[in-house]
Amino acid sequence: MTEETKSIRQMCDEFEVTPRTLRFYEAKELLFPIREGQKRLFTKRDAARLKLILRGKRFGFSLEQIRQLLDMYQRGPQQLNQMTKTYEIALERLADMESQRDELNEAIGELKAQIEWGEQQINELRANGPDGSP
Amino acid sequence: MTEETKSIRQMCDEFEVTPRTLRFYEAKELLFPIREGQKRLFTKRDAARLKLILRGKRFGFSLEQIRQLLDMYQRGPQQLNQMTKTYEIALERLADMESQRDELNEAIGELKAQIEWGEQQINELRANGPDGSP
DNA sequence: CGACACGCTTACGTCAACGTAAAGTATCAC
DNA sequence: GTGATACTTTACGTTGACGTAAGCGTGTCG
Repeated sequence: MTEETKSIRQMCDEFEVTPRTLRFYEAKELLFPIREGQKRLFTKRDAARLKLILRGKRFGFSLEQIRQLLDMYQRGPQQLNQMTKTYEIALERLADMESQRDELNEAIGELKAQIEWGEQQINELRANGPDGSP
Repeated sequence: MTEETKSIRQMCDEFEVTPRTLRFYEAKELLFPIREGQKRLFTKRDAARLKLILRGKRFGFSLEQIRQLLDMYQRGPQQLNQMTKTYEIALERLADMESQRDELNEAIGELKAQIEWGEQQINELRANGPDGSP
């Protein structure tokens, strides 16, 4: 029967992370597995959060930033104050991301040029003979 | 007279780095300032390298990777092997950066949606009265 | 019964890229 | 000569995101 929860090992296999990582994320309050005795049981909610965490990491967010973003998703309409604050964080982050993207695009362009130069050099070396004779 | 070398302070001011950073880069063999007694004198070559280092950092290269890339520039046409290897590193890095950019764009879209949702929530909260009455 | 697999906690180790503090030297201004 | 300034070296500290090892509990297979 398809249980509603997963063991730590199942999670690790599914998301390609180590147990240490999952425990670490729990300690950092990114995940909240329930306990059956000692053992952790990860719910679908945990799985969903982990997915977002891993994506966030690929974007270059710190775990702390990710935690804040996750709060935005999860915390129902409770504190207008909290929410507005979090909203602002998200806006800032968005600006960061956009400028980061622009920089990245610029960098990609430069790197491409650089690589082409490298190709030139390599080709010239090849043309002049691999023995190094001019 | 325009000297050919710069003091560590001049370099720091020009590139907005700390002395510690320059000494660190020297220790890592990224820079090779000459010595006048105790003091470091940075040549134009050092300045050029530092510029490339800082750009490399923006690209997300590690210092070690940057060192290898710098070798590509500097080590005249000597080792085709080395060069080809470095070239491959750059290509990989480019692929990384491009996929990162794509993911980033996707994430930006999602985050925007999320933010709009947040605005909705906030507005509803405001409409229902800031005193928390439904 | 013993061995092994799986999980847990506690806690020290690691790596990159510097920061920071302590202590010494050399030069210039007064 | 005495600060003040600018530079040096040596060496330990920091941060983030885990790795890794030690030691213990529980279950289960043969």
